[in-house]
Amino acid sequence: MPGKNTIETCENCPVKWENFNHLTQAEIKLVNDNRYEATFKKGEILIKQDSPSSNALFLASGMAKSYYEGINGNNFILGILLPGRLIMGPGAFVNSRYAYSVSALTQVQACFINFDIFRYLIKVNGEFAESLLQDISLKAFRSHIRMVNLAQKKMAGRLAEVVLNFSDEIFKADEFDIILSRQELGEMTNMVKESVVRILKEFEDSGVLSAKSSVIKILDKVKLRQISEKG
Amino acid sequence: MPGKNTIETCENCPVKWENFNHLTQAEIKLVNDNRYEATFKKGEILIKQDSPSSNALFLASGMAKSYYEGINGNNFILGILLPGRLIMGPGAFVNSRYAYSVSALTQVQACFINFDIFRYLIKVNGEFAESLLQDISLKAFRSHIRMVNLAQKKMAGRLAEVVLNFSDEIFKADEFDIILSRQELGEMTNMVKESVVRILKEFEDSGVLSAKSSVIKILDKVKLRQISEKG
DNA sequence: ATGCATAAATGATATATGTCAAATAAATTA
DNA sequence: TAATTTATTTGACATATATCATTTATGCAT
Repeated sequence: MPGKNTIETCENCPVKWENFNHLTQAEIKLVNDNRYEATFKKGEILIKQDSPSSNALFLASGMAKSYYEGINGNNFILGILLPGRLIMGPGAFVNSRYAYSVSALTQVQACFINFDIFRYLIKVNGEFAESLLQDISLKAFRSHIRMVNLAQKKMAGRLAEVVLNFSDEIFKADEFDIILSRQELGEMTNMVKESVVRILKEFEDSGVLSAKSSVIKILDKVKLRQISEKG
Repeated sequence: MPGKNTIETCENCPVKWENFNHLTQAEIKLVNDNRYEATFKKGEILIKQDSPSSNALFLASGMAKSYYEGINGNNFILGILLPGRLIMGPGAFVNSRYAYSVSALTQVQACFINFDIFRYLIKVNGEFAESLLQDISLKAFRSHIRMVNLAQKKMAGRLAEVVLNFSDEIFKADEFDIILSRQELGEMTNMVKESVVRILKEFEDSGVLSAKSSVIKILDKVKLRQISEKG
């Protein structure tokens, strides 16, 4: 199944990062000339935490998760990664180590682009620099909200929040295959898998959603939102 | 006590933000011409979450805390703010709202500088843009570590971590006045004030530190570090 | 299809942490 | 200084959540 390159050129890539629109023809050619595609099977690691970081990453197709490998092997899933979005941790500008790992949730086609290209573009193209700052700020903003939610909500609220996020941001649908295992849902919401199961069952019993194995169908979004917001 | 301006010019400000070193004379003059000083008493609010954001902030003297006002009035302290460091939330590049509040922990002298100046400097000065990206990345990196710590450590580990942080990063000493109340220490470590008291007592009983009201003296840093790392 | 590995579900129990009420201590104001 | 407020400490108890053991279901390879 791993295949040949799927993308001819960055310029008219169907999942082009929108910030590349700030680049000149020559600049985007530079990006294109310095990118490397690779294919990964489900479960394979694209980026390993703590290893020397030298590349930013884009998904051409498929889905991945970013996660932090924490205290005694306990993972903490930071987010779900989709095509069209820049994947570049703070390591690029901090300590040249990847701050988190990334692994494929499905078969994935990925483009790697060296940081040096980014650093060069930041210096020569103010519009691009600003758009990158916007991108990074948005990520910081979200992670900040997430931290508070994790800290202040109880289990049901946290899980409701994640389910809503899948519905609103990732699949844009009320019924979807949530790809993550119960274990992984726990790693996103900071609870053990048994608790995920129990709360999902509570949601089913109260008619908020149905969850047949990995297929989630939201039945009462208003209520789900209430649960998420009340904590 | 509120007084006159303490700072004549940014250029030789004793607590100048190091990234301003990337600016030209003309650019730093621009910053200087567009800054506004103000004095705040202990407890006063410098920045209010959700209000329209238009300024970055530096402390000329004193200490402040940044905090998120969360679910039913529950505060979550994000960090301790010191002179010489840029205080600019993601709101600047996201939604033009302050993402968090800032209030004075001591008497504080502050400089406000409009975002527009920053945005202009990013566009015209690539070195400055890159240094700002570094600054923001470092903050993201820290907040990211903090999130995982909060999620994966038990109370003792979380409190140990905060005490170490005060010792290593803020006061650079083993004995210091931790300025925060037990309530606030709880807001930093995500526990109730009663738990802070109990764990501090545990630390005292086991000879790790002494805590006479707000004066903390670390007696066994190795052990404290172990507690922090083991979780 | 059959068996094997992995994931999900369930129940009983243990533990961490929060809640509430009251007592003491410290800080502030009169 | 006394009076009053505010912060800290303590103990008894309630609750949320984790842990562990076991069963059931699901997916995958032969």
